[in-house]
Amino acid sequence: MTAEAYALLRSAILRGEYLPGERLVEAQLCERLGTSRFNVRAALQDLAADGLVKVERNKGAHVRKVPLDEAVEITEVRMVLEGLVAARAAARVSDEQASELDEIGLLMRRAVGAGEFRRYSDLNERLHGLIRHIAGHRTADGIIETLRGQLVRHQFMVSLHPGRPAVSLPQHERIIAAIQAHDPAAAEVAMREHIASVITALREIDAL
Amino acid sequence: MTAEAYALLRSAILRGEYLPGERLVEAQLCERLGTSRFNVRAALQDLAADGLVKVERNKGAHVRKVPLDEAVEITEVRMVLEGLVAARAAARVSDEQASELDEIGLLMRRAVGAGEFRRYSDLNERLHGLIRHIAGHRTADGIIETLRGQLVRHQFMVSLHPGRPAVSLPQHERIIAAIQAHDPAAAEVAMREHIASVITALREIDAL
DNA sequence: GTCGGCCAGATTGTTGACAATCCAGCTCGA
DNA sequence: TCGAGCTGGATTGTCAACAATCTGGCCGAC
Repeated sequence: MTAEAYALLRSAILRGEYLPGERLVEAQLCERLGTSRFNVRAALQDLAADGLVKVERNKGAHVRKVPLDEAVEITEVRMVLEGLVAARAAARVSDEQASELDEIGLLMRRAVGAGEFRRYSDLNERLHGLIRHIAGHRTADGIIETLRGQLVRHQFMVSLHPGRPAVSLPQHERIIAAIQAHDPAAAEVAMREHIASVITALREIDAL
Repeated sequence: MTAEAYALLRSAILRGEYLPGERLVEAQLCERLGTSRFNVRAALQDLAADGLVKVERNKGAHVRKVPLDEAVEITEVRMVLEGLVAARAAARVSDEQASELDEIGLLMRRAVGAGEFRRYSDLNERLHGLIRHIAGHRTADGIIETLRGQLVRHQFMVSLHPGRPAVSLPQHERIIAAIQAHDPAAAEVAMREHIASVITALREIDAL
């Protein structure tokens, strides 16, 4: 029951039904989630550990607001972690996985060509997920997943940034090529360059 | 009160009063910590988020056991994160901080020369802490701190490994030099090499 | 003898009530 | 008018009792 409350509340926050800074009142959540305060509190505790909400003693919980500075920090951490993961994926990739990467690359080029940005964004997520799966680095994977949760809003803005695919598509292609070539160093560099450009995009979007 | 219980229990685990795998029974902890089950449970929840304790539903909590594979993964993550932090420290270090680094380097050489390994180990911690302070990267810092907690036992073994100072002292000197030279790339490389050698040491110790 | 099922004690999960705290709006005096 | 202090309602913090679940040992059938 408490895991259920956690999952419900988490997805509600991630899909934006509660805005950053919004207060999360336990009694209201009890009704919303159809459960007791005990479970609600446990869920809030867990979400605080994920960095999605902040609880202040005697003052309750609210959705955590991630300022630009911190979004950049988080993405810097993601940059080095995904670099590590990409390098390890290059060292471990199987032939079957290599062709799966090829397929995603192909679909990405098609999606960008057809202007299907939503589809491209999904493929982006799928590519990064597959690379993490190939790497099989559970520690890095868990941290990356946690950090991604904290950035849903910002990520969303980046993926809708006009001209973004033109920058990121060739980067994705380089990452795929390096992994297929079993070249860890090249894969790490390509991944880091890719995510470094996300940081640039974050800053540009915020300046608007 | 709950924060107090958390702090007490955390330090008890870190100083090895509870061994990996040992069961943590709520009622016993209530006596040990002089508080109610409510607070004990909250503390266990928080420690689980830190990765120090694992709680299984209806089966209670025990001190988490970190196998070698995972210790290596954790140290790999630390390698790239501390690399990031070292690079940033090189970009931001002030003159005053640079001379503080110098002082630590000097004390380290003295400690190794005098065979004071415990003192060297403390200085090691102080050096890494100062570099993180100079970098001012709160996101990376928090993650590194969490990971360090999970490895206390392994770290301890590494620092007592004979011949370890002979390997790590010159590495520390290179890190200090690169930061003082305001050379982020060199600082990152030096830090990564240093922590890569910790991974080697971890594996050697486990093979005994 | 041993294997499966079952029982009792131990342990954790959950609840509802109560205590402590915070906060917004009000009162009142200067 | 303005600010200090107060008060009542809303919200969170804590507890102790009860329910659910697990664990290890016992018993009987084979």
